[in-house]
Amino acid sequence: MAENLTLEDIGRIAGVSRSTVSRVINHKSNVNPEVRERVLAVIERTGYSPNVLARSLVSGRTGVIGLVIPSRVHRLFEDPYFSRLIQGISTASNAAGNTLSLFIFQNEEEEAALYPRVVKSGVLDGLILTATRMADPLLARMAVGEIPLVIVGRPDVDGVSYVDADNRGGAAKAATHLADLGHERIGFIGAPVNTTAGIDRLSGFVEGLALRGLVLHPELREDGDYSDESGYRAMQRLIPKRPDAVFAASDTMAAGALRALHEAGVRVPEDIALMGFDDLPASERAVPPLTTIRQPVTRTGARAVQMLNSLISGEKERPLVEIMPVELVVRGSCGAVVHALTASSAQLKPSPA
Amino acid sequence: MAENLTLEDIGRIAGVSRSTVSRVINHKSNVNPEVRERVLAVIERTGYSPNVLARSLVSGRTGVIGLVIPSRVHRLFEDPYFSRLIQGISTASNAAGNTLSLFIFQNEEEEAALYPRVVKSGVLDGLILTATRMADPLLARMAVGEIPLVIVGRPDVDGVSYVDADNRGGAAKAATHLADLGHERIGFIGAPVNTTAGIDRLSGFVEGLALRGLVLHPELREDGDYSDESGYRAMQRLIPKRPDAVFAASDTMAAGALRALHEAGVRVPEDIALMGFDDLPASERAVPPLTTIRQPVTRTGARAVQMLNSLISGEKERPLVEIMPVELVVRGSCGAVVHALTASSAQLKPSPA
DNA sequence: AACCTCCGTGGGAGCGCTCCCAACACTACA
DNA sequence: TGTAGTGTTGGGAGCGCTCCCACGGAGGTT
Repeated sequence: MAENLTLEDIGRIAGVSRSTVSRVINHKSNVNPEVRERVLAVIERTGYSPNVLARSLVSGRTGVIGLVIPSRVHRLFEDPYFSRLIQGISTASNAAGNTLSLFIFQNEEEEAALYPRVVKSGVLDGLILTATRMADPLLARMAVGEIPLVIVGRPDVDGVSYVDADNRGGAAKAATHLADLGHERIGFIGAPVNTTAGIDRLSGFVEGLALRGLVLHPELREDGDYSDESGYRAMQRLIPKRPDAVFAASDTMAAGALRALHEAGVRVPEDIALMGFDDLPASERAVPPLTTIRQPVTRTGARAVQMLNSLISGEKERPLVEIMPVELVVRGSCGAVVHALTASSAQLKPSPA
Repeated sequence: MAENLTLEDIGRIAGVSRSTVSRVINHKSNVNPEVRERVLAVIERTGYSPNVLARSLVSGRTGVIGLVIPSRVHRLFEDPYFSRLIQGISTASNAAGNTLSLFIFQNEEEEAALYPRVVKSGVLDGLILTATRMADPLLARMAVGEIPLVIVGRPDVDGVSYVDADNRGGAAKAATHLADLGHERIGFIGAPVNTTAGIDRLSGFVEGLALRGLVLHPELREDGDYSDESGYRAMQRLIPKRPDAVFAASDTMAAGALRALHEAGVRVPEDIALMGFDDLPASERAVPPLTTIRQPVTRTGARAVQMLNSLISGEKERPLVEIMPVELVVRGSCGAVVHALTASSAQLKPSPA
């Protein structure tokens, strides 16, 4: 019912001025408690809520943050990673009182249009950018500093704030885990090396192997593009080379690899061990359940929002950097003994110990 | 470099007034072509772009539309359906010049906060609501008509605009397809009946069976909640009842069902036929590839945006309704003969025909 | 030559808010 | 009694834009 009430209207009804109502709404201290109550009552009764636009026009803040997903992701969108990231960022935005605007682009023109349309026009307080690639023109365009910016995933330039998972550390964990299980011919299905995540997971993996005195044989290295299909094909090429273990740099690629293994009649983990990276929900349900490196996607998104807000409020100087810890999740696909009790196996016979 | 230019500034530089610059920007006709060129040149040179906030304040339009995903989805978010829907809506928004704001809620309080914070405050031109349930309080709150509204999925109340997939027709197609393949004991893994999609897929399925003189035996009906896990458990309960075919009301549940079948050593399609609904990307890669009903998720999202915009501009009277057609996609999981050649089976021996 | 019309243009008003300063009442101290 | 504080309040200005009305000059008509 209450259609277009203004501060002035509320003031008139409550018998005070526009200014006083404004003070009440913005929790300023210098208002007579009695008057405050009266105004609050009127606001409650009328269902008034302030016009955000007008407020933003004068304050210069809109409370809106943008999440940009570049065009190159659009094929990869089936990767649940992005669903989870979006969810984490959305939740954190709500909690922080921000409104989240989503920019998913189909092509470079749309990316180019973003800048004048929303960045320069003043609707956004800040921007979160994901899935940037090396020498990303989008990143170059955004990083000129007119607007606070946080990247999810390590960018290839300096001076920009970012949150990233510990890709190197995680890949190293995968390598040492596999090596400690006694594997020696360990293969690798990599992520694109025009992304820093691809580079970091490769170099971390090689470092991990080196810690155990192993090397990555060039013939055992295949590169994928994060897709299920690319993991499938990479594994098909790997099978004739007879690796005794394979680390796929993403769970989605590991799922494809598993498919190739099944089709070829190669048993997992008896004939070959398989590991992934990400810990997607589906990986737990794979047959056999996938051993993987879990990265805290939701928390990463939340952290990005926090960083962005501290940049916006100016309480922190840029650039901010944070590396989120990852964790080894041992399941059935690499043959390690698992002591966990799953829900369905809860009523086991007492152990022989 | 050009920081906070205003219309006034551009006017001063170009030697005209604020008003004239405004006319140029808004493509009004009554401007001297020569002057127009001069102004355009200044705008180009300075990199000016209008302050959207100020414009919205007076015009009453922001160009922002909201997409609301209620809290009950939050566990189901791994269902790629939502990724694709979001993508479709985002793409259509970009094309239409809208900015998309995303509201993913974790609980009812967040849902309740939406209304005063963004709907009443005037930032949104319109709203798209997904995954509503029966007697949804969120829908009730939004449908009071203060703001244009489009629902994705048939709502259980009248007078609201919506786009929906042809759930009844699709489920009926699944039933007749299975029946025409000679199956008679056809089981059903349903979606929640507190959603209209759940109801429509059930009733459509029953109707389809009836067309072939079959009925859905109560013992062959199990209900799931769209999750992989629920499909898995439903199928476990179904196996002892020995159906010769099962239709799962979503591909995600079908994937769970397939897992249960594999574990139980029941062969698909030799021992049992299985069908899904949605046609997710992963369904094509399932073993065996899943026969399913494809719904045009991306196009549905795009249509929702179009409908919303015609509601916003007032060119259409509400309520608008559109049912998107669905299509039977025959793959390997139901034993129908498939004549398609996949990439890997391209070099087959000539068929014995 | 006086009149009207029309086009292109400039500037006032106002969208709903916040910020700032002045005004007011009232108390406290000299 | 005068002066300086203190707490509370009201109203002007202005954020950058669009809308509307008025104004001046060119062109046409009587």
